[in-house]
Amino acid sequence: MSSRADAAAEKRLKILEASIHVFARQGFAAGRISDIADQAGVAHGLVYHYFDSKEAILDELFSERWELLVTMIAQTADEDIPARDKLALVAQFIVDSYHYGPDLMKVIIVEVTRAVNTFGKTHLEEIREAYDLIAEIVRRGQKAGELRDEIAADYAALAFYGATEQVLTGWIFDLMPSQEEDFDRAAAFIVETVCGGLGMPAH
Amino acid sequence: MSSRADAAAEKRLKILEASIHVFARQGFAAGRISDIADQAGVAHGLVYHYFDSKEAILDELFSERWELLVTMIAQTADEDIPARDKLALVAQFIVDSYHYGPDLMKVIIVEVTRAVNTFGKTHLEEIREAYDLIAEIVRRGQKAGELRDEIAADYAALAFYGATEQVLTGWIFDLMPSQEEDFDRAAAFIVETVCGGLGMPAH
Amino acid sequence: MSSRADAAAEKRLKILEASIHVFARQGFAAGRISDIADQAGVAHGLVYHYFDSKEAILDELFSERWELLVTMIAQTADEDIPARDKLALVAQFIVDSYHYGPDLMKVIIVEVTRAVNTFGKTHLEEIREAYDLIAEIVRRGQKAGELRDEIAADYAALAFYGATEQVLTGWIFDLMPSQEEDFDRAAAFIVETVCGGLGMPAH
Amino acid sequence: MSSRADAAAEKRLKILEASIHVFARQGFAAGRISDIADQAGVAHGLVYHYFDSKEAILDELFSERWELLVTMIAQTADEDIPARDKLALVAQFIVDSYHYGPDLMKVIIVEVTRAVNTFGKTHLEEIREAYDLIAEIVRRGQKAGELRDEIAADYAALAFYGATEQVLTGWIFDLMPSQEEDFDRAAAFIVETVCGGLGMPAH
DNA sequence: TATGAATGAGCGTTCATTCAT
DNA sequence: GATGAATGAACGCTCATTCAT
Repeated sequence: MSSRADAAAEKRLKILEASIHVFARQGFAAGRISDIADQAGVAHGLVYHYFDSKEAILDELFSERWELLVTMIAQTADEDIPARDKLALVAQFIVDSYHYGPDLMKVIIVEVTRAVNTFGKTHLEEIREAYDLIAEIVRRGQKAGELRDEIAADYAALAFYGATEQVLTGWIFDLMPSQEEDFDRAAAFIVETVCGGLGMPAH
Repeated sequence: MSSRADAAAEKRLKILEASIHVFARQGFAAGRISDIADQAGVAHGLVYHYFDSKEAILDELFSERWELLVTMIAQTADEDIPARDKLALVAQFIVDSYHYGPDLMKVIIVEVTRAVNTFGKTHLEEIREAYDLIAEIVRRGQKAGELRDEIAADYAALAFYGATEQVLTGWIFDLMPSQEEDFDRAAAFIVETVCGGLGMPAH
Repeated sequence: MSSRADAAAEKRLKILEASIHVFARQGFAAGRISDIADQAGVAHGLVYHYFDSKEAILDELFSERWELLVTMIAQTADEDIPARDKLALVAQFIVDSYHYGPDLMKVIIVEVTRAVNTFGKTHLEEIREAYDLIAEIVRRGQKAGELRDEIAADYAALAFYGATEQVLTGWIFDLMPSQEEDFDRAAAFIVETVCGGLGMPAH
Repeated sequence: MSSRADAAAEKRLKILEASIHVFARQGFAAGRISDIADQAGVAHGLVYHYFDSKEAILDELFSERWELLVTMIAQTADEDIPARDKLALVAQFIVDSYHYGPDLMKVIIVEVTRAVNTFGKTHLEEIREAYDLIAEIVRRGQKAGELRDEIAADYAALAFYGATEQVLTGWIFDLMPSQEEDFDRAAAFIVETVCGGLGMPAH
């Protein structure tokens, strides 16, 4: 009984994976449903059995992953560690997300996070939530006296997230080397760059 | 004699301005040539009298503006002022660019700078040039002992540019307030955030 | 099982037949895809399900038919009959082709065989093959002493084919009557005209 | 006074010559008015000062030349020489026409004489006139006992003209060599081929 | 579930022609 | 006469989506 259900779920997953690949390589606009179906090894009609539309696939791709990020940031924010360590964990999480699944992160960044006229608009609340949680980390760090409060927390959050995403963009555009060692150093660099400035200057 | 040439050049400009408006509001993909023509008050055929294709319009829009940025960064890099001031000038220039022409900057950021599968690829070298020049500013600052050299200059440049662009994105997405005062503070915040970390920590 | 495949193949044929009709009546350039679709009773999108482009339809129309002609000439060339009879068979085949499917032959002659700047160029090798085979028939006839060898075989082939095609053109242009009896006499006239000259003059 | 008129006439001629070149190389459909204007070294608007339309140019190109041919055939028909010599003169005239102006003859053959759906239809009467005159030559030859009358004169005319035009087509398609010597032999071959058959067989 | 034939809205682009200067 | 900016009809092609089987 469940073998059929399993087989079905498997196909659904295959379509999702194929979509990641196709959207990463061709972009959402140029990626055809038939490309996805080919890549997944199914008839293109079947895609519509599992998803309502091409957009719905991207929606699911984004939301599923982004929720992980939001959850992770929320949990990290609540931990009892210095703000700087929290940001380091967030940066590392994002870098790792790219490291272990560059195509999906590419799709999320290129097709959603920055697509103000299309999907960004749809997922604005989810995106905002992540920014807000990062700002919350900053705010708590400021309240705890760990971070300077001259800088508005929301600007700081934007800067932190922007710096991180731009490093990923550097890899995506192949403007920056992306060897193992680069993934290892990246998060540290980002935090060092941003937090050095956010951290209280020693006298 | 020149009245006809002037009138022609004027129409060309109108088309360019209409394109900025249309691409900013609808995005490049959804922005129709007929929308541009309507907005410019000309027949759609005229668009093809002045431009080879829809892509060529975006290309020109981007390149013309980006060249200004690159030139500005190059000149700034050569000035005899502290690295931190140089970065402040660059950030301010970008913020001002958005302030005085948000639609064009929106188009550049959303449709080119981050569009790895489409126009970003085409303009990669121009984009890289800007990053390289920023990295050069950082490198000179490090050599002069103004900036810490624990952080690789190219990462720092990426972080700086990313932070700046993300603030613009915040405005574009309407996630951040964009009153006069916000434009005034933004560049200072960005530099304060990023350079605090790059600057030598005081003992 | 095959009912669906059959229905599909049937539609494909309908499109092909509609194309013959449309191209014959309006010409290739003026024949619209939508005309073909209308004529075939399908949506115009379906045409692109079966064919890559408007050109591809004409290509298939031509090649399929022309191959029959080439095969026929080749077989005839190898038969053990007088050269004059071979040419008579070829002329008759061409005349019959027109008789039983004037639209397709019209398309082939008007849009391909004589279209040096467009399709003729594409199908030059196929066209040349037919001429060469006719020349081969002449050459063998000359070698066998059946035909005079004062006339170069390739000129003779060209003249023979040209005379034949021109008769078809006369019908196409409605410059010549095309009743049943005319189809019956045509091939004989052509061969009589051309071969009288090629045949050894009696002393 | 007439210098201005001369200059104007000169431009008109340049446009006509440019049209021959452009239509020969690109075909009528693909040959743009702007190509013609460029080639002639004038603004494309000027073309419409001298001609009503693109079609009108081709019309004039064809009619002017074709009239020469018709006049020549008519005169030849009336001469007091054997029918075979008349046909030889006609064939030679056509071959020479190509020899000394291949582009114009290419345009006439490819774009008019064989274009049943477009210009051929327009110039049908002119075309028919030429065929009729050739048929008249044959008819007189038959009446004079010089040519066999088993073959209907109109078929013979078509065959003769078709054979001749096909040789030109062979040159146009570059299927046949077109050196000086080939032009010298061609007409003789054609007449030898066709008239051998039309001429009374020797006993 | 699964297939792929069928649909049709939608848009970029071309280019002959016009006409103000 | 001459220019070339301006117009707009026209059409090939793409592809997301539907649905009969």
